[in-house]
Amino acid sequence: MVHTTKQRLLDAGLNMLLQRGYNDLGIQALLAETGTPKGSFYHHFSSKEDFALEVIDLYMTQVHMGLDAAVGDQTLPPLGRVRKFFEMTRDKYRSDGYLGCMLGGLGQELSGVNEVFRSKIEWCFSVVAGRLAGCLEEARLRGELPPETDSSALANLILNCWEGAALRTRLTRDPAPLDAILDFYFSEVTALYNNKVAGAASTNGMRPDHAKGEV
Amino acid sequence: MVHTTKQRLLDAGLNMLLQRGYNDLGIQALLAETGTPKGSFYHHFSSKEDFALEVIDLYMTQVHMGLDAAVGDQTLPPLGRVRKFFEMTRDKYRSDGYLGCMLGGLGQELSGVNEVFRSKIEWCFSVVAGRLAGCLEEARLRGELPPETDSSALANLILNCWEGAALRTRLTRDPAPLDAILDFYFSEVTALYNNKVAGAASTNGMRPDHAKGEV
DNA sequence: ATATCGGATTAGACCGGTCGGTCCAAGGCG
DNA sequence: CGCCTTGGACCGACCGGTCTAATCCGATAT
Repeated sequence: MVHTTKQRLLDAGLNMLLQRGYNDLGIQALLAETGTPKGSFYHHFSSKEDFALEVIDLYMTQVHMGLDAAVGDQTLPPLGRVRKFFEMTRDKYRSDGYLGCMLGGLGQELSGVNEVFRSKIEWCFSVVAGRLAGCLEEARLRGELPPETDSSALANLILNCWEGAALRTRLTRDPAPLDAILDFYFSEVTALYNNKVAGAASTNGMRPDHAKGEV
Repeated sequence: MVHTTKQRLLDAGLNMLLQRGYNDLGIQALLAETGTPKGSFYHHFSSKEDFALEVIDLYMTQVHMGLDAAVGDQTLPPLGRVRKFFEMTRDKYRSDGYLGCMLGGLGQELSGVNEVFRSKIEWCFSVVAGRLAGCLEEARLRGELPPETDSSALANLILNCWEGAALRTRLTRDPAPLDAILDFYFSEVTALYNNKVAGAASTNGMRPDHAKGEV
């Protein structure tokens, strides 16, 4: 088969880049791990950087599969699909030993110095946020989110918070920060929104519209 | 003076570790940047790792100065002090060129592989969260936060979200993700809480207590 | 005021090891 | 046969770290 060796390298890269990051991962270690001679590596990839970029592509196809399964689940209300996506992601983290998100890891490590990785990883995040925003927009139109909600901004907000929780999870090897985020956004805040909607008629204004002054 | 050279190395390390991370920062580059011979470096530090750990200590003293200025500001209500801390941090990020948080960067890069850094950085986060939790607890006792609030959990939640926003800021070189977090937590959510408190008598239960089932 | 002494610091040549990458000959297989 | 792929020796550069001689500089003695 043409791509067994290449696939084997990419699969190993997925795990090794997640654990060790980019600069700490030597080509030799990757070759030893997979039992591949160096000639094969440089036959399939033009450089270490090219390799890592392809690993990111592979990572993203998996993320998209997760999004397909969650965002496309018509049996759930829109907000439920978003929550499902993050729960699936949390379960994936568990199977990796709670090492967090590879995009977050590589983004932190490389984006201060390497423009190619910086823009690619930022693009990945914006794509994911875009798909989540679609779900949120559907929720908004159904009246399950305040009508003035900026779906795209909210999707990015949640995704960013998730990445922060993923970092903390990597530091503690514990899923608690992930669950805290899920609980907060999809239980507490949602309840507060519902509360607001329910009591809307009995209060003065409508929108929180960035209540100024007091914190 | 005894510590001019050492201080110069640590100061440069603060910037260079933030930008390049740990593994991409060579000793030689640090020495060239500061005009220091190698003998001096290894006179003051036992290894590169020791050096980086001392840089983290330096970073933390700066963070504590920020906390002192914000958390200790008695002219502000407790929640205002927390917000002030993050605003000050955001301003510091700006002066660094929006490269995010060094602890987040090193944490992501190293915690998959190096136990010393992993535990040290996690400890740093827990310390910061602890000081913020003190402020939140004061707010709770004053009735500015729901009485059932877990101050420590909330402090960690906000801090984690902040770190996620800092990553995104590093990726985009833009402060917008930071401002989004501040707006959300200290304007929107606060408004929702106030809304709830105001309308509490007119609704059924009290606590959102993790409303199950629906998202 | 000056000489001298001794630990702290500087200076940089040097080390073995590993890095990412090159090259080409030897398989494997249609 | 011809071509994609493997195998691995080999390369210069650079890595973190060691070592020793030179130098600085305040304390002390005279």
